[in-house]
Formats: sequence, structure tokens, C-alpha cells
Amino acid sequence: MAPVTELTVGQVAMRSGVAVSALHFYETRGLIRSHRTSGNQRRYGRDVLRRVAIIKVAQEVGISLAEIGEALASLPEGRTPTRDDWGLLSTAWRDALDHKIAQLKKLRDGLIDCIGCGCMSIDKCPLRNKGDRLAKEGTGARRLVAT
Amino acid sequence: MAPVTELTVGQVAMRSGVAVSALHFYETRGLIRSHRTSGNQRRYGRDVLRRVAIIKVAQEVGISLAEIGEALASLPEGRTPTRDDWGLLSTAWRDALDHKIAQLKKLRDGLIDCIGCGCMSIDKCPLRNKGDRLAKEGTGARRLVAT
DNA sequence: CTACAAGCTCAACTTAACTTGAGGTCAAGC
DNA sequence: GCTTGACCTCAAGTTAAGTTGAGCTTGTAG
Repeated sequence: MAPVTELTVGQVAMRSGVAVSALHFYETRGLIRSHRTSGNQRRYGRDVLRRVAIIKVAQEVGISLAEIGEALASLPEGRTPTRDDWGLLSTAWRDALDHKIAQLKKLRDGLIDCIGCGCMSIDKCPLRNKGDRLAKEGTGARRLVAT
Repeated sequence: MAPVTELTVGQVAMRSGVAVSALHFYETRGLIRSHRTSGNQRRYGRDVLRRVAIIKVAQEVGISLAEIGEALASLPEGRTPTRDDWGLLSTAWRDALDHKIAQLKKLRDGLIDCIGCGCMSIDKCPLRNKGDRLAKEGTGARRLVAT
């Protein structure tokens, strides 16, 4: 096939929109991988672009790097991930997103009913002590960052 | 009316479910206020319970303390907020939540279409460079924290 | 009136996710 | 063959949102 152009950090940074320092950082966290040239410089397969894109998208919906790392770890280390490999990830995260969306809706509606009603002492407000509070979410993203 | 029982930090902490240290912290950030006894101890009006409840709920949906602070600052400083005062807040945040929910949905759906499709280089993927990226959200919450 | 739980202040520590800087190397153009 | 921009490593700094601890004061119950 085409001679698999390898990318430098700078190129990855440019194409992915993340800083070089962030790429270094992701690498220390095991989210992406590179091999080195004889001169010790990083070279990435094009693969990395998708990884980085996913990292960013996932972060935007609030999945922590640690969790993204876990998810990405489920991808095959030896070979380039197939569409099916990515599909698994997508499915897992879709569920998490569905969950999160549902919770936000509940909060939104609850907030409107609740905010002016005087019921917000922790022991009485349905919003505050539902038992299924966001805070308790075990699976999936615990943080929604949209910085 | 009833003789407005004032609350100590400990009582507020217990009733609101946040740590004393967090209450101190919120105070330094201007999110809540107290007056002091002759012995320099904090005393809170019952008002503070609702404030704290709202702080927590807002945080759970990802509004930063800074933004919560701004919102709360819109409440009247001199008097106990009326239902209408709180109503304004509620409305503002409902909009932010609606927005956020919509974005999450878009991301969820986009992710599914996109994640396995090879389109994720920053310059081509609809998810990554829509112009209305989460990252750019000016109004309302920039962070969704569901710790 | 004396314990001792609660409070107080202030400084330092924590985690996540990076960024910045210092000091040194690599590679491509002229 | 040298200059310049891209890289490299490693340490330290940054922000948010608190927590922890030390050392000292209050207030309440017996």
C-alpha cells in the first residue's frame, strides 16, 4: 500500500490541534505511542490522529484521561485497530453519554421545579438526595469537561 | 415570624452535606456569607442552605464555582432573595443545561457516526471542527463535573 | 469551673491535565 | 559547515476545588 507516512510530533500537533506538550503528556500517560528515530525523535503512525481526535472528543464530553486511557487500552496494541475495535469503544461511550444526558435532563427539570421551592435542604429535596445522584456514577465518565 | 435560627458552620455542614472546610472555602470565594459572633465564630442565616444546595447542584451539572459565583452575585446582597430572584437563576441555568444536553446529544450521535469512519483528522471531521465546538461555549457552564 | 468538642486562621498538600522553561540535540537549507 | 527551527528531557509552575494539619480560642455540659 501507500508507504505509510510517519508523522513528527509537530505534524501531529498541527493536524490534531493539540500542543506538542500535550502529546508528550498523553504519551507518558500511555494514551498514545510512538517509536523513535535513530536521533531519538518521535515518529507516529497516522493511527495516532484518530486516537488523539478521540481523546479530545471524549474529554469534551467529560471523560477523564484515565478513563480514556482504559478504553483505549482495550484496543489491540499490536495491530492497527479495525473498525470493529473502534466500534466497541463507540458503543461503550454511547451508553455513558446516554446516561449522562438522561441525568442532565433530570437535573434540569428538577432544578426548575426545585430551585425556588424551598425544598432544597439536603434531607428533603428530591434533587439532592435521590440516591442516584450524579456524584455516585460509577461507570463511565465522572467528569464532564467542556473547557 | 419565627425567630430566625442562625446556624453554625458545623450545622450548615451537616445539613448541606458539604465539609466545613468547603464552606470556609466558598466563603473566601464569595459564594456564601456569614457574620460573626462576638467570639469570631461564623453564623449563617437559613438562606445559606439553599445557596449551598444550589452550589452543589450546579457543580454536579458542571458549572464552575466561578460561574456559580457570578450567578449568585446576581442575587440581591441586601435582602433575602425572593422566589423571583431564584427564578431568574433557574431560568438562566435551564438554558445552559438545554444547551449542554443538546451538545452531548450531538456528540453522542456524531461519535457513533464518526468514530469508526476515518474522518477524524481535525480538518475534516464534522465533530471536531464544527465551529460551535463545546470548547467555544461562552455562556454558561464550561465544565461539567459529575464527580 | 473545667474538660473537650467545635471554631478560627493560615499555610501547605492533593489531583488532573497540562504548560513553561532551562539546557542540550537534530536536521534541512544555503 | 553552519545556522535555525524543530526536538528532546526533566523539573517546576498553574488552576480548580478543596482537604489536612498545626496551633490557638470558644462555648457548653457536667
